[in-house]
Formats: sequence, C-alpha cells, structure tokens
Amino acid sequence: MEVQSGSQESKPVGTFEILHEDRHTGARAGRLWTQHGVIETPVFMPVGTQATVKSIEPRDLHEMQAQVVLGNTYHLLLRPGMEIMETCGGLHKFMGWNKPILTDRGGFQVFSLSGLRKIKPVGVEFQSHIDGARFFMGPKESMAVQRILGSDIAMCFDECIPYPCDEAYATNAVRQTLKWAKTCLEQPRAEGQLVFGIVQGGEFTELREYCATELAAMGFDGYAVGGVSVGEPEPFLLKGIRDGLRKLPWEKPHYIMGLGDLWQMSEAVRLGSDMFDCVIPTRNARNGAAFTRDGVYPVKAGEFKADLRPVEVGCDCPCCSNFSRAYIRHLLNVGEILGVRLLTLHNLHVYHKFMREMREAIFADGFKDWQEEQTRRLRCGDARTRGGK
RNA sequence: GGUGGUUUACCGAAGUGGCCAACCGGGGCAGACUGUAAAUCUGCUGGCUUACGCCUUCCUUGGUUCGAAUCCAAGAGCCACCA
Repeated sequence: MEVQSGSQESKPVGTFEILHEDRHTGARAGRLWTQHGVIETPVFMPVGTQATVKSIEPRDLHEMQAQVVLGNTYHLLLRPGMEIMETCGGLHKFMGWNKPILTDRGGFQVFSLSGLRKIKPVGVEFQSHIDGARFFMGPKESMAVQRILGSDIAMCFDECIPYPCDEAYATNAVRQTLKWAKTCLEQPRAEGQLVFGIVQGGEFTELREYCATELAAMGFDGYAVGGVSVGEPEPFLLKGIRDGLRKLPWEKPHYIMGLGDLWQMSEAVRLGSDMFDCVIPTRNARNGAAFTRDGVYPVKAGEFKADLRPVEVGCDCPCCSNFSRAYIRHLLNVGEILGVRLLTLHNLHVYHKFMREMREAIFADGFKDWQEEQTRRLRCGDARTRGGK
C-alpha cells in the first residue's frame, strides 16, 4: 500500500529515503513512510507508555509538531488489556492519535522490572507489578499484542541486559535476542506494520557487531540499538552506539532506544542515527527540571521565586509565551498539576525544535558547526541566567 | 482577681532524670532521574566543621542532682472555667 506525504508524493509503507547526507559527518536527514504518515528524521519520539504522553494530549503533540509517539506492550497488556484494546479498535483510536505510533515490545521491562521476572528459553515469566499476577511474554505474545495495538512500528521482543554485565551473560542474551528476533519476524502483523530488530551486546564490540550482522541478514524494516542508556558511563554509551551501528544496513532507519540527552542525541545523529525516544523531558518535567538549549536547571529552586522571565528566554512554547518562572515554580511547589503539564510542554517543545534544527543543519551541510555550537551551549552554558535580565 | 491546663527547632508534634542536638509529619533547601512500577526517590534542615568532634539549645530566672527538655520555685505568654 502507499501513503501520501504532505506534498502529493506517495511511497510504499516501509520506505526509508535518505534525502540528504551531511558532507562532513555521518548525519543524514530522511523520511520514513508508515501506515499513519511520514516521519521526518532525525526524530524524537515522546514516550506514551500507557496510551498517553503523561499530562498532555494529542492536540498538544500536534502543536509541538510531534510526529510519532511510543506505546508500551507490557503496560498496555496489563491495563487496559487486549480485549478492550481490540474492542476500541487499536491504540490509535483508543488514544485519539492519528499519527504514527511505535510500540516498545516489553523487553525493556525485562531490564527495568528485573526483580519481577524469570527469563526462559521461550520468553519471560513476568509477575505483574500491579497485582502480582504471573503471566508469560515471549516473542509470539509480544508481537500478538503489538498487532492488536496496531502500531506502525513494532519492536522485536529481546533481552535487554543491565550494565555492567559479564561477557558470558551478554553472549547468551544476544543468542536469545537473535532467536526471538527470527520468531518475531515470522509472526502475523497489523496492516502496514513495520518491524525493527534490536541490537544488543552490552559493552562488547564483537558481540554487537555479530548481533547487528545477524539481524541485518534477517531483513528488518529498521534497526534499533538497545541496551544503551541503562546507567553506563557516557563513553560506554557512545561506544555501544558506534558498535551497534557499524554493521547495520546504512540505508535503513537507525533507532537508538532510550537515548534522550540532547547532546548525546546529536552525537548519535552525527554517527548516523535517525530516531530517539526517552522519558527524560517528560519525567524530569514532572520532577521540576527545565530543559533549555543552554542546559538543564531546576525551576523549583528558590532563586526563581520572583523571577518574571519565562522558563527559557526566547522560547515560543505555550508555557514560555504565557507564564513566568515564578508562576511555574509556584505551581510545582504547591503540587498543582498545571505546573507539570506546562513544563512538560516546554521540555518537549525544546526537544522537537532541537531535532528540527539538526535536520536543517544536515540539509545545509553544516551539521558539524551546528553541533559544536550546541555542545558549547549545552555543556558549558548557564541555563539559569539565559537571556540576562 | 481565683482555679486548672499549657509553652519543644520555620509550623505541627513526640520525648517526662542519663541511650537527646532531641522520633515523626508538614514546609523549606539541595541532588538524582536516559526504551516510565517515577507529579517519584534520596539527602540536609541550631552554630562551626569534609569528617571525627566541639559549642550553644527545649519560654525566662533561680534551684535540686554526679547528671535536667524532663523534678522544684518564682515570673512571663497562651487557653479554659469561675468571679
């Protein structure tokens, strides 16, 4: 089937076009055609684990020009459950979002809920974090759930290992991941649903290269690098990305899972990555952190008690256009939900703008300079005093 | 005017002779957060110190005691009832 883009063009679902490659780096700007529309890359995908990007709604997402959001297999299977999801006609209809959705496969919960599961050859025995009920999820179950969810991009069920992790364990996890990837690929899917394979391998270069090579041979619609940003020091994180990308087909979309530090994303783009997701801008907003192009700062801090400047000077998001730091700080400190919502809007706005600028810089063959400038600001800038008085 | 009660750190509130620089809430401050068990979690919240520790504290003053936030006396503030 074919999809229409903003212009009158149309291409088959699953097509990934690299529109331009930066002349001086590995960065590229592209377009991924999905069942629910075109995704322009590099792209940041807000995380909407439980069928909502916490505290905001689709209208907000459209306004900030979000192109695709995440949903989570594990969490949505537990609640509301697939019977209801089927009745409601899938995740798009259920949550009122008509643009692309990528569903995470529940494999991350193998990592994040490590105390509540047992890994077996055919899948993972989970114990629900809600009521303790035991249930099983393997590649087949995960894909079945993602089919019902009807996401545009389904992720392969895999084993995400922690950091640190010894080589023997990592090797075994890669073996498992590859076996499950093959099974996933054989499962029935929703109409137009793409499937991405996930490279694991921890900090071990050969393992990651091996995993990537094997996955590439299976022929996925796109590829993800997983097992990064699981608490490892930044040099290991970047190494994991480089190792993961090295053997992947260059012409397919590259998704770095869970990566959400602005500078780290720019670095990953420089190496040839296209897609990112992360809870940082949303979760940290709820915890009072304001993201700016000059770094992060806690708006909750007392020094902003009477600060009339917007959260970020020069920002045109709904939060900064209308409200002061003093007000946002007040809302957060008295526990008013509006504070959380406004700061979430701001942070996501910053993220999306960052991605759009990256894309422009790539088209202009100026990615290197752009990134250097951003690095200076993000890592050495003073977020708190941005814009002077 | 009389009788009874009460007074603890920013607020509330434990503690009623040594284990008390004083439990616990709230508030305040700081930090953490990378595919969401997260509008969460951690630390600090008398002074000086990185810390060990030292110093000054539980309304005020005086006393009892080896030792007092804790017991006694007087005073002050607040509360209740009686006149």
